Amino acid sequence: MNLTQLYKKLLEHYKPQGWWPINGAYSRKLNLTEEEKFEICIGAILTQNTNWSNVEQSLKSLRDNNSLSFDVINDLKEKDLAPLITSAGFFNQKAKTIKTFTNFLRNYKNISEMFNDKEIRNQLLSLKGFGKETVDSMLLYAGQLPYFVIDSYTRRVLARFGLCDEDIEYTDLQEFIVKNIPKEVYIYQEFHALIVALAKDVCVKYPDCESCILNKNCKYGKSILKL
DNA sequence: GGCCAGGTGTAAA
DNA sequence: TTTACACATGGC
Repeated sequence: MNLTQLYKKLLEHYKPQGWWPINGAYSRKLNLTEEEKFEICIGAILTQNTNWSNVEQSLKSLRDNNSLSFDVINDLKEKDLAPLITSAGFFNQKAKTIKTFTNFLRNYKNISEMFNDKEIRNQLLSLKGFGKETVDSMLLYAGQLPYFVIDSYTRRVLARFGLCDEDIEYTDLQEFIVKNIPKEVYIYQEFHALIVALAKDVCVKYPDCESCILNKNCKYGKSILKL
């Protein structure tokens, strides 16, 4: 069982996931508009340590208040932005991070130009509130650039399949994955989403799985994929 | 009521 | 370098 085999099994079983959700719908788009890229970036910040349904509520709140755009958020005060995103949790912190993002965006003509910056990953990582997962999510799903996203699910799932240690460093796991699957944006996007799909599926189907998604003794994931 | 969710920054050992 | 903790809402 190597990474490519796991990817193919997941794709066969769960079908393409079409991340990132745009306007609440899961659909893969090849040509994203500036507005859609912006929404994905905001979603990447909002989803920090929070489940997606809470993020969707905040995105809806922003949309309902006609505030899901660079121009509006750029003019909003942090204290006026926070109430619009409460349901995502950590709203004060995230309001600050979102304002940091729009301030940073002023350095560019638009988001597409920002993603053309060869140093964009390091630039974003230098901003407060922007860790590796948030930045790579923006680069992969909004920028459509080949940066593999590592999250807690990725570590846990790959560890259960014996492909890495549970406590592996972000950079080390990213390097391992990138070395072992084709360097294609589509595959990076799908593989990451499929890993999350497996974790959630197992958790829902087998709630007796010690309440921990793919806990150490979980054999359900492997049985679902007939491995 | 308790646990967890597609993390990050900071401080102290 | 590792560990602990603050940040906070919503679903089950």
